[in-house]
This record gives sequence, structure tokens and C-alpha cells, in this order.
Amino acid sequence: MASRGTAEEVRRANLSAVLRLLYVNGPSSRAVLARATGRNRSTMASLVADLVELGLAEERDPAALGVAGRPSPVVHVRPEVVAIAVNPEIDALTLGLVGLDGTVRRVIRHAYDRIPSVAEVLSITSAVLAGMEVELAALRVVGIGVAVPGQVQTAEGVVRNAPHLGWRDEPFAAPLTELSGLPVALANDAALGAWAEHRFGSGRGQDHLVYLNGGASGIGGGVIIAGALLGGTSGYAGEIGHIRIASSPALDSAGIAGTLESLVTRAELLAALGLDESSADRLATALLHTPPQPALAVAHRQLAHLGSAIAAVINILNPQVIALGGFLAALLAFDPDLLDREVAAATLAPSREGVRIVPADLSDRLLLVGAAGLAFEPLLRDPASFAR
Amino acid sequence: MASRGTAEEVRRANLSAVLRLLYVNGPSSRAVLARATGRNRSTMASLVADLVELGLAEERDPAALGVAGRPSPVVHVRPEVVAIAVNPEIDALTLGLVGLDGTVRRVIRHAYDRIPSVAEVLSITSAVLAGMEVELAALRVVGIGVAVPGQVQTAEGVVRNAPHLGWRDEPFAAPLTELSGLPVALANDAALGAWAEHRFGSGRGQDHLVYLNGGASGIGGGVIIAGALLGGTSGYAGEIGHIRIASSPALDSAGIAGTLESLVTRAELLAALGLDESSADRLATALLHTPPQPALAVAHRQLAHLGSAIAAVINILNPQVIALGGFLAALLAFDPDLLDREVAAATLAPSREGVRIVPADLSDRLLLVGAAGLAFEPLLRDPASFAR
DNA sequence: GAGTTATGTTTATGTCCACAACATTTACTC
DNA sequence: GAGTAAATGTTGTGGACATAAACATAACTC
Repeated sequence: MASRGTAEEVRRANLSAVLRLLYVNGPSSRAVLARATGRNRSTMASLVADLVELGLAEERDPAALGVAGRPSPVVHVRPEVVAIAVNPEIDALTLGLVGLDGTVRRVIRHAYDRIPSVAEVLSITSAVLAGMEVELAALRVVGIGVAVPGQVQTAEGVVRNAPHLGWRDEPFAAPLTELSGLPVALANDAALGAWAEHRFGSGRGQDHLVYLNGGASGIGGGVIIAGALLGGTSGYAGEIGHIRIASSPALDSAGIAGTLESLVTRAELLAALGLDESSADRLATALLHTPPQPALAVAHRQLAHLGSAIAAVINILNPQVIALGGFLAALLAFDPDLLDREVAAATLAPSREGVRIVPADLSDRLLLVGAAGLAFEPLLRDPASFAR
Repeated sequence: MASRGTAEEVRRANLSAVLRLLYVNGPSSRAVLARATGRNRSTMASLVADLVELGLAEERDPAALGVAGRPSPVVHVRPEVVAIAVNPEIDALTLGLVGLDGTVRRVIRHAYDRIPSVAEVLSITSAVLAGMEVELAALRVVGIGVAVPGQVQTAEGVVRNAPHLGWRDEPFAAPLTELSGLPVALANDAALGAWAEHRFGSGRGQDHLVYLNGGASGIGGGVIIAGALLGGTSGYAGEIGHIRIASSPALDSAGIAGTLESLVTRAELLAALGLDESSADRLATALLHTPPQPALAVAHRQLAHLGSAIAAVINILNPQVIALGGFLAALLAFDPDLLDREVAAATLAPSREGVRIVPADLSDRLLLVGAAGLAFEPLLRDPASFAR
């Protein structure tokens, strides 16, 4: 009789490990995979054969050699295996078609003139998917990952509160699955940004990373602990913008006083630089090239507050890397030494040693890669269950 | 030929899972273990036989029955398997002999009249161990776990900074191993307290827990995430006492201004209650029974600050339980509603729902159980490597 | 005492992987 | 250009482990 149980579990774990390696590190030879996983070469032959059989991988002739030894075909992930990334924002809905090989095949941006409802976003999404029908037919779409600017009940696929979109307690995953026939996973946008930075960005390979992103609507955060995204009990973790760091009556978007988000705002910086919202992309250059005196004062004050928040994070989490995105990256570039001093003044010495504060890679594509990563997760966890 | 590799790994994982279940949940029958692990009954028979063979478990006759079905011998962890817990504090060194079955067999408290050096603590420890030689000969000591009131490089077994003991960059694990011949593991005391609360205390079974302990020397913290102790990059994580929450010139023990520890102190509470340090154990009752007006004001202010810090932790980590120990538990008992309101004012609504703020169990024994748990970890991870 | 229920035990079977020996293909050396 | 070293792929064998199924055992129920 069939012996399921453990043998299957072992196989699943090994297939998962191999596919993950290919996903994270890119193409490599079987021998390299065998060493990385600690399996035997003959075992790896069988595992790769399985992945090829499942339509998830393929072997190609090796490129240039230069080393002795028998040349080894290179195992690639099949680029037709894709996920759809969805990112609803205030001004536009962005959809991306992202391959398991990491390529962003297509980005579609659909601007709207007013903030959309959930129903409208769902409708636009399914319209775009309908338009892509021919393209998708030639591919293998494993799921949809959604980056939501707000707090998300990840397990249930429900948007609890996305203040800038005005969404509260809106089921999202279930209706989108209904419309698309695809599995849908949701997460907070900054959390996915953190994950993408950790996996593919400036914090690559760092197992303990904190990501802070500053945008028009506030400050979002995401935390990677031991290589995994920190979700907390319900998936709401990482809201570093809303921690109180000072005694101040200023309120943030959630109505909390004295928080990082209330004290460090892009709007104030833009105003001090004489820019308006529409020219926000010039903030970084304006700040670096002879900014007016008032802007200097604002930037210095904001850096001090940013330092306090980062210090709190360092004391609590003892991370290796703090990645700053959006206008927080501009603040960092403006005076990294000042930020370092402010952080040093509010951290315990052992905790802060070795911590690097770096700008995030921050290409908009990275967020799509993060959302797609969310959709790829079930496939990476159990490749064998994705038989065609 | 021998097939090591995977088969061994599977066995190791299964043995580990079974021993962990016994350690955490206490004695249970084989059938229960089989269901809990998802293994087959015949597999469990073999696994339990291995544990018995290794001298780690034993089967005893079932107690009262009352249910139909064949009576099942109950699998117990062998109580002779023990670890030694060590906790150096300012006023005394506490050693505990803790069984794998959870019983605290013996507690030895050695008071000193001045703060000891590392060498003195090591010397006292080995003296106590020498005195216990006969007792220990009948047992099986798997290691020593040390709870240090300060920041610890867990991997290296080095105390980086224990301000109240005046220790800086002191190797501890290596010399104690040298003296005792036993493996030694170090961790921060509050971190071990958090772990013990999560495993055996008031936060039992909660996978996301934050522990805050208030003592004479300040406020320590520990964080449990997804059932595991959060160490961070080097093991320094959890220093919640040192996060800045207000604009205040008050400095804490690390010289940082406006932190939880600088604003919420036992000394100030005691002074307002007209007590001195030596009567600290009466703080809780004094606070609950008609305290003088100034003490009320102090308690209210401290509760507000405590609320800000807890709120920051909730926003960042989205935990299920906040366990408060020491005088923080007294503050909680004094006015739980006020604390709730302060927390609510500084948290995002979704994150705070379902969070319970509870007093920690806080028996001094729990810390010893935590330190012993640290020492048991290698055994629980790979029981087969502990063949006699 | 017959039936029910829950558990322990025995035996046969299947899966997966490691290992070892051999095959293949390249680069390097003289 | 022949021989050697290095790296990898391939094949067959064996072993460890876990499952499944049938049977055995010991309580409870009526």
C-alpha cells in the first residue's frame, strides 16, 4: 500500500527548498543546489526532474565555463509561471505581471480621478484581467497578491482599515477570488515593501530588517524577523509610524498625538522648501542643494524625531538594517551623520553596533515584486500540489 | 550501507516533537502523542521506546480510567533529567535545580553584602555545585542556564553590559563550562521571564506575548513572537524600558532621555507612598488601599507613560498578551481602566482589539524555570544526541 | 457475556534518500 | 595531443523510517 505520511513530507520539504533557492538566488546548477540543500547529487537529479515534470523548472545549456569539470546544465525557474500583483493607491491602481524568475513582465497603471471604492477597484482589476486574457492564456498564473495601504487581516483577506482609501472592514480576497478564479492573498504595502527589500533590495540577505517608508499619506513600516515577515496576531504588526515618541499635541492620521507620523511629514518639508505636493519628486534634490534656512531647521527637527523612532525600533528588535524609503530616504541623504547621532543618543550601545541605516531601493517595481512574492508563497511551500 | 542523512533527520524531528510535547503539556498516553504529532500509533510506539532507551522518558501505569477502551500506560519525562538555573542579582545569587518535568527540586539563595564580580559569581556557583555533588550524582544534569540582568551576546555567551552589576564584556559561558564541565547558555533575565510566562505562566499558549518587568533597577522586557523568543541579530532585543516615549529631560539608567524607564520608576512610587526601598514588597497593597493624594498623582502619571510604551509595542508587534511584572503589575491593579484608556488613545484600533494586559505570574521560581528551559533547549532539539 | 471503544503490537510494504562505483566532459599540464 | 585532475551526471543497491492493516488486549456498557 501507499506510504504517504512522512516520506511525502520529506519530499515536499526538499522540493520546496530547491524551488525557493531558485526563486531567491536565481538559476544554478544541480551540483550547486545539492550542496546548498545538503542533499546528494543523485537526490537532486530526482528533485529537479520532479520540478521539470511539474512545469516549474527547466534545464538549459550552461553559458561560458572556464572551470574544469563536466559542464552542468543550469536549472532555471520557468518564466511562464507568474503571479499578479495589485496595488490600489489613492490616485491609481497598479497591476503587475511578475514572473517566478523575478522579471516584471508588465505594469499597468490605471489612474482615477477620485478615490475608488472596493467594488470599483475589484471591477477595474477584473477588467484589466479580462483584457489580458490572451496574454495570460500562454502563462501559468498561480495567484494574486495585493498590497494594501492600510491594516489588513491577512488570514481572512479583509481590509480592516485603509484610511486614505476610506475602506473599513471590507472583504477583498474572497470577492476577487470569485471574480478571477485565482487564489488571492492580502498584506499591508509597507510590510510587503519590507519583505521585498529583505529578499531582493538593499537589505538583501539580512535576516533582521526594519523598513520605513514615508509618503504623502504618512509613514508605513514593515518588520522582518529571522527572515520572515512579522505579522503579529492578526497581521497588523509593523505600524511604526504610529508610535508615540514625543510630548506633542500634533495628531497623526490615526488621531494619535506625538507620533513619528505626526512629527515627520512630507507636507511640512515640501512647504519649507517652497514646493507643492505635485512636485514631491523634487524633494530630495531640493533638500540636498542649498535649501533655504527654514527648510534646514525643519529637516533637522524631523531627523531628530526620526532618530528617536529608529532608536526605539533598535532597542526593541535589535535589527541589522533599517531601510528608509520615500522622503525618509531624502532626509537620510540630507544628513546621515545627524541621524546617526540622534539614534546613538537613544539606543543601548550593544544594540546599535553594526546596525546599518540605508536608503531603500524603492523602485515602484519592488512593491509589485513583494506582492507577487506573497502570491508565490503557497507554490514555494508545496510545489508538488501545483501539478498541472 | 548505512543511510544517514534524511532518515536520521526525520527521526530527530519526531523524537524532538514528542519530547517537547511531554515537556510542555506534561505526561500523556502514546495515543494522545500520536494524534498530536500526526504520526501513526506504531510509529509512536517506536519513538517512545527510543526515548525510554535514551533514559529521557518512562511509562507508568495509568491512573483512574473511566473511559472505554484499552488502558494506556502514561508516558512521563524522567524527573532525574535536570538543568541548573543560575540568576545573579545585585543582592544575591540564586541557583535552582529544575527537572525536565517542570518541578523545581531545589532553590539555593546565596546573599552577598556587596555587588560581586563575575569571578566571584563563578566561584560561588562552583562552590554550590561542589556541595551538591552527591545529590547531582543521582541525577542527570544536561546543562546550566543563566539569567543575566543585562544585555547578553547569547551566541557567544558573553555579558555585554549588566549596568547594575557593573559587568561589561565579560565572558561567562566559557569559564563556567570550564569549571563545571557542563554546557552553559546565557540570556537576558526579562527575556527568559517572557519565555517562561509564555510557556508556563499567565500567557500560556499565547504565541505573541510581550513581558515587561519593573524592579528596583529599572524596567526589563522580553518579546515572544510566533512562539519563539525574539533575540534579534545578537540577542539584545526586547529593551522596551529604553524606548523614548516623551519629551522629557529625565534620564534612565542607560543615559537616554524621556524613556519609559526614566518616567516610570519604583523609587518615585515608593517615595510618594512614604515607603523606602526595603519595604518595596508593600508597594502593591499600599497603592491599593487609600494611598495619599501625591501617590495618586504619581501613579496616574506613570500609568499614562506606561500606556504610551505599551501602545508602541502593540502598534509595532500586534501581540495577544502584555504581561506586567513587578511594580508594573501593581500599577495595573491600581487602575486597569486608566491603563486601558491610555493604551487605547495611542494604538490603532485593529491592533489593540483582543489584546489582554495581565499581571505576570511572577513567582521567582518562574525565572528559574525559564533559565532551565534555556538549558534544556539542546536536549529538546535533538534528544538522540543525548545518549548516556 | 456480547458488543463497543480505544489502544498496543506485529508484519508487510512503499518511499525516499544516501552511498558508491562508474560514466562523461571539460580544463590543465607537459 | 596524450595524460591527468576536477567537477558533475547516472545507475543500482541498501537502509532507515513511517504507514497501513490485521490482530490482540483491556477496559466500559447494557
